[in-house]
Amino acid sequence: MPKQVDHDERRRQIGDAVCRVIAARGLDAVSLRHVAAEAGVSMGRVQHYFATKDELLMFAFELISGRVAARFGSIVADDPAKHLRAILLELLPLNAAARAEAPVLAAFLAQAVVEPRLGAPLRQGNTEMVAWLAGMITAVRPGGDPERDAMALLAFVDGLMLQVLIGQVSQEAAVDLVDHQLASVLTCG
Amino acid sequence: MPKQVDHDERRRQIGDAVCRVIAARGLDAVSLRHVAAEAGVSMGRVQHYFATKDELLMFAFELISGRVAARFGSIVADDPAKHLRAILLELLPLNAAARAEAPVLAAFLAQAVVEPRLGAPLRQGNTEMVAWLAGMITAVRPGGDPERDAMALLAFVDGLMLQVLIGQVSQEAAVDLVDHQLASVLTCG
DNA sequence: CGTTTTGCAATGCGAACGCATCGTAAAACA
DNA sequence: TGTTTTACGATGCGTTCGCATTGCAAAACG
Repeated sequence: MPKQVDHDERRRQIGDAVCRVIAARGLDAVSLRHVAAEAGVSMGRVQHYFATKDELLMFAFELISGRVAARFGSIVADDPAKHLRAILLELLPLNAAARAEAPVLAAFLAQAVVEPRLGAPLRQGNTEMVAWLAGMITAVRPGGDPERDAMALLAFVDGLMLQVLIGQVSQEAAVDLVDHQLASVLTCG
Repeated sequence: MPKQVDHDERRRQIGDAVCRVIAARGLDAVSLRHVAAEAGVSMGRVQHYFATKDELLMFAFELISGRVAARFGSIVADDPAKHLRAILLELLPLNAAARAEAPVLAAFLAQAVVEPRLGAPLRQGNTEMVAWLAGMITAVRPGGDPERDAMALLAFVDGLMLQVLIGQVSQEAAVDLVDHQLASVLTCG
């Protein structure tokens, strides 16, 4: 056998290349050859670690989903209101990590409209997110309809992410909008 | 010469087929052959009316953009508040026309993230929309920062459109969310 | 030390792609 | 009526695609 190799690490490297291709040129620019070139490896290697292109794309999807979840999990704040704000801001492309992930998320989100197989995991992630946000809203402002407010906030930041990505809204304006929206929800939602 | 033919009508028919393909299977499923098959015409015909695939896609983009704008323009209401609500609801896939157009809009929106040429017209449409909404917000509730509220509303309905499209939010829940968001903006925004 | 198994690189294949070219039926026009 | 021009249908070309196959160097294992 050849040198024992870290299988998961190799898959992650290739999955990273997929995400870079998606972020730069969109989902339909993903081909085995482009990904191999982006990763700086041979096409045979890509095929060795992923049986089909579909498996490759699904792995990339789970990869960035996991990363986004990890970024959320690593957010800490001393009070629930700041925590809530930090999470909402983390969904926007305001730092290097989020700016790299947001275009990929946007591409998969749009693909989910016509590919039901992406819908299920996306919906589950959103549902968890809503429950999570609703809990924090309740902590800040008990009563009302926290779940509805959470859904509204999620839709709002999702849309805002796209607006920022297409250059419609600047990063500073986005932060301002989030703060205002948050204040509106928490004070009179 | 053969029977004089309505050039624009033919282009519109083919553009319609493009939109149907996008709505059903996404932007990357658009090929000259698929579009020709969907339109029920020969591939030569498609090529006769569109020099390149790119021109075909751009035409389809302007076609649905124009239709969305036309739908907005045809909305009438007796008071500004209802008008505002009607416009926001018109952006969501709640009726047959909007349900057909929304997936296409979502696809182009995501493509705009990686294709700057789509960004410009999209941004202009959004900017007009924001000005329009801001005017109506002022009519309902003078003062405040109507432009900021308009941008927030637009981001909100854009995100909500996607959530409805991927089945995360039902149509009834979407209407409820819009009403609540609107009330929140107009009473304490 | 030889066998075996793993990790790949290279190559080939059929299908689908965008686009160019060519041929032609037919109607408007002289 | 003859000519010309328009609207195509048909076909072919070169490229790229996903995927299958083949071959082989190298290291773990007996």
